[in-house]
Amino acid sequence: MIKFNKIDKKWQEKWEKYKVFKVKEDTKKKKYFCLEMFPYPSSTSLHMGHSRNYAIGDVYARFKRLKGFNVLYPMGFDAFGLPAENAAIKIGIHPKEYTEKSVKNFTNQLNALGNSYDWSRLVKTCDKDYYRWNQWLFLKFLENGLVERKKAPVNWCNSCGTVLANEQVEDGECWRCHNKVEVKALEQWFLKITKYADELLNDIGKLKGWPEKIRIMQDNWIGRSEGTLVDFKLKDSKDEKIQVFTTRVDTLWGVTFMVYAPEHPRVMELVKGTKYEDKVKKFIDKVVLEDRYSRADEDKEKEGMFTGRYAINPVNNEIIPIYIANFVLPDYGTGVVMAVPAHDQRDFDFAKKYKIPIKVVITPDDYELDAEKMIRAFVNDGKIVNSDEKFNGSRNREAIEEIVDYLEEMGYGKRTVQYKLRDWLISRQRYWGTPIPMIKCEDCGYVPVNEEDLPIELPLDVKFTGKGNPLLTNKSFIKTKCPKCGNDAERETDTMDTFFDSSWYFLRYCDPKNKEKMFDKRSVEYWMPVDQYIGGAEHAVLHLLYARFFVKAMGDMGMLHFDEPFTKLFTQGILYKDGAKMSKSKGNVVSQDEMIEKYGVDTVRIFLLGLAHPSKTVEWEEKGIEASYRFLNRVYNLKEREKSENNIYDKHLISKVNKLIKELEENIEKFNYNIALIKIMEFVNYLSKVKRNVSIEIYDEAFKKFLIMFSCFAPHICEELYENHNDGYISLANWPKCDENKIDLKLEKEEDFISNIMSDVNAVLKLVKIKEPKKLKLYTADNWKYELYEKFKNTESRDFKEVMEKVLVKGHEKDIAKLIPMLLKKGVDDITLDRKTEIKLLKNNLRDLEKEFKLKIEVLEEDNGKALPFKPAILVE
RNA sequence: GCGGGAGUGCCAGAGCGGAAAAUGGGCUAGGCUUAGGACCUAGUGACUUAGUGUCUACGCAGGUUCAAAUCCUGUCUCCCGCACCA
Repeated sequence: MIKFNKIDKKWQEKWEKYKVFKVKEDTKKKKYFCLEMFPYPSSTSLHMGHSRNYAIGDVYARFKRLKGFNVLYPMGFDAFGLPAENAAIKIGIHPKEYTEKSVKNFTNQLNALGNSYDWSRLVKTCDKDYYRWNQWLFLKFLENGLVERKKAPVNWCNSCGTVLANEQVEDGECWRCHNKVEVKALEQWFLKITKYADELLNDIGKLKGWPEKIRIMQDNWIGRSEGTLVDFKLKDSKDEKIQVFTTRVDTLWGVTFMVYAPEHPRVMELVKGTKYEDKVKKFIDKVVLEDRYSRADEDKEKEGMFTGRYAINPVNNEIIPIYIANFVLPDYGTGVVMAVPAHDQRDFDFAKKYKIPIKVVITPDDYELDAEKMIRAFVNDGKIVNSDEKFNGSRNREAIEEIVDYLEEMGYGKRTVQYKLRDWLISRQRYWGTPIPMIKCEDCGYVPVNEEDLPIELPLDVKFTGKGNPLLTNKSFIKTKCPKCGNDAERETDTMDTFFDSSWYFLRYCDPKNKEKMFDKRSVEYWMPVDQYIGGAEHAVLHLLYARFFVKAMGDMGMLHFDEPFTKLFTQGILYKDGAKMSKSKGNVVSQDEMIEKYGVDTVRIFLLGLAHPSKTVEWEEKGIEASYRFLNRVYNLKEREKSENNIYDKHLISKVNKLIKELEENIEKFNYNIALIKIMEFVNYLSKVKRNVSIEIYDEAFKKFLIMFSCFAPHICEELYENHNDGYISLANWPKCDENKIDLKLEKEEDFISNIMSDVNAVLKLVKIKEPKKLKLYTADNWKYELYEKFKNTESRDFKEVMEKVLVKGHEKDIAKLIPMLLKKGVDDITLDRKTEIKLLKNNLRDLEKEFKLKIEVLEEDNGKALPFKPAILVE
């Protein structure tokens, strides 16, 4: 067995030294942008899960390169983020240092994978040359009305005096001091992604190259629903109104109470000065502050309380009590709902608990609903009852439109569209991120930094105490002048969510070193959009939605010429071990380094890609890697040409190669790498089998073509084997052309046929071993089908007749093979067949059998003076 | 609850309307080898045998078809997203 490590190194060094994968715009060539989601660098070792992901992309990039595309395949690092900052707090290492180390570590490991990245285009989001464009873009968004400042809740740890990210909250407690986390409202920066809600939703239809699943997830995430805003009057007030959102106006007459989300700003106003004030306040504290983390739990008991106030239903003037309750979301709809206990399960549960009346307004066709006896809400469709005369008796679904028309006419409400999508909160009260380029002036309010002053560099001199935002510890950073009035002012210390960084990094790859601009428009026009994006499904909504939003917003600002960033998306499956996702925190990782050292990179790549379809979740099993290793050894040994004895398999081999080209093209294109590898293995098995029976030129040609194709999967070994016979890199070779005319299906079928004969002969010989020797003969000739048919069409045996019918009608050659032993059994001794080449096989095979069964088998080659076809016979005595 | 996907041999995993079912692995037997590894050959659903003979299979139950693992309906189990969205 050969150790491949030396070969791996040799080629990785060459690729790097001669910049083999460096690309530039070339209008003469068709471009292909193949992109993997860039990683967050960490100091740990890559594990096999990572290796699999990156191998998936590399195979694709290599494939497209061989196919003649100008392939942009870059790599970079999503280098800002919380873990670096946590490390600073925990072990006292500066985030910059931590990140640099991690980047170096990841770079080495990615290189060890042999991926064909154009490293000259490396992008790191923590470089000021990168994040200055975050800031610049932020200002552009601001100019275009896409930035907004408003209050939003944050996780707050009182003892640390700091804001916590969701990841820093463990079971509702602070990750450091384990104090109960509270919720606090802070003024923060938002991007108005909701402006694009409709466009983002509609254009999902354009994403034909995306997995259905991801598209559905985005669809649900945006969550458009059409409904109606209905105005209820607030009792005991001067014309104050309460607006609710509903999709079920057909149940409007069944409303028996109303519910506010506890944290709704208006709640306190409602109870102000009443005896309910204190109780309500307490309840709000309990629900909002303590239960924030269990609020999403559906099984949670519905809790609420009466506010002492009432509302008036506009359609029937009924007076209904107003409650607050934990099941109403403050940020969906208007934060208030009209409750129809008879026809909504949540409302029903709540009404039962607090003894609120239930009023049936929709009834099923086949029985009467009795509000007293109901044990759950009736949520199906039916007939309207107990409502306005105009609508009683109508089908509820069909009546909705009319009811809305009626409400609009009467001025009680209006049609509206709601989205679940929220504006994007980009403020982070953290250090390791892009400073938001705003200045707070006492007189002028928030003022944007002047463009010329960019970048606002993140200062390195800060203290990591774990309390508050570290940026607050650098006074000289904070202190500045107002760009508007020139007075003393303070810088914003919030930094940007790192999803901001990753929402446009693919654009920077097109022109990564540009100092003047975010990117050169022509470069982006050449390379974008990304043709194939590859990454994890966990980014289905956030990253993938934000990136789409950025592209649309930038397009509207005239910066881009396309409106969707990723034409095709591939989401890879997860690698499991011991039933859990491979991850450091679970302690079930298999290190990449270790495996590469033991078997070589190509082995690792082949093994990981051959396991199953790349989109599937698979369980890691080390056993199989040995097989991949053996396989590569076999490939390696194919370079030793043996003296060719004859060339009877030339035609076959040519046919096989062409078939392989076609199969690989189809399968790699569709990411069916596992199938492609199987085809490759079959071919290798075949090649080693017929090696001695093909002419050298044909063999070399076939092997070369094979190597080029196989280099997608095993680039190092293929480079090495290619080097002996060719100039240049196999990585830059041309994918062989498939000559369909050379694919000879008949030859293929014949091969099946031969192998069948062989097993038949085996079977016969087995029989012969036990029984008395019998004299048998097998002849070959060209028109076997008809000869056989002619010979047996008049026999009495039904078996023969049936099979022969089939043969002539459907051409099942296999049946002929099946026939032979039967014929032999019946004492037939001259069967004519049409192959010449199989004789070799038969001969070889028979030698073994001869030995095995101690039989004397003779193969007669009757030459007849002519060369071929000859008429051999098997003689078993 | 909603949405998506999957259930095939000892295992992983192909096939997705026409013969037990690719390819690996594992296992069995034989060859090669000082031995081990590697490599080569054959076998591997069950029952049998003189036999290419019989039976049974693609979660379970029905249906369409000359023909179904493959299409349809119902059902069970598992995985993965989202989730009190009015």
